[in-house]
Amino acid sequence: MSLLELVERPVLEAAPALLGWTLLVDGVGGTIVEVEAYAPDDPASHSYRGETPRNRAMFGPPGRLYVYHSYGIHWCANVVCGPAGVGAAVLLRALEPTHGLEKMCERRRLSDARLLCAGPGRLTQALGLTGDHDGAQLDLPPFRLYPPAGTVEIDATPRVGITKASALPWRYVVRGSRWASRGPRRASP
DNA sequence: CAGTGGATGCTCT
DNA sequence: GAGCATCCACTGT
Repeated sequence: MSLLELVERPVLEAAPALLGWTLLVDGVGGTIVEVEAYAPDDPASHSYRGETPRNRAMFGPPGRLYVYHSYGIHWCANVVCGPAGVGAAVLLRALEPTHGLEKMCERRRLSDARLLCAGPGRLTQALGLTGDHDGAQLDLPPFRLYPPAGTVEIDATPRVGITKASALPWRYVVRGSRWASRGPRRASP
């Protein structure tokens, strides 16, 4: 299945299916190991109260990025998913770094690979993603996406850092991954 | 290791 | 003016 076919599916199906894909930005990145789904009629979603200038990309075509500025400091990146036009998206929370480690260490001013992409703010910093990428299409340069090599085992847990609808198990993690961010009910090392 | 609090600025009410 | 899909440094065991 192509990326575009995948993300056109309803977000609760698309989100776990994104695990195991390898995301590169200008050749730098890694394998997606942790995501969160933000669904239609989801009080925790930025789209919950309708379209605004900030969340406009969420209501556009699936397969694009929705990037927003968080806590005045960090960028967070989402993949817009289906059904089209309803404001559904998947927050990218962690990657296993595989390509361009040196570049990512330089951007993060960090040598510990474990923490390069373990968290939504860290991930965007390592990949060089900013508001300039809001609305960008993931099937065009500088992006490259490669499907998983094999079967991916997945754990579903509550989402991190939200106050509304915090019990819904819409955070998906590759089982046993040491590259996921810390968070509720993280799989034991 | 766990828990706490500050940084920092945009978005929407 | 309040709230925020975070990160890091620092504290105390």
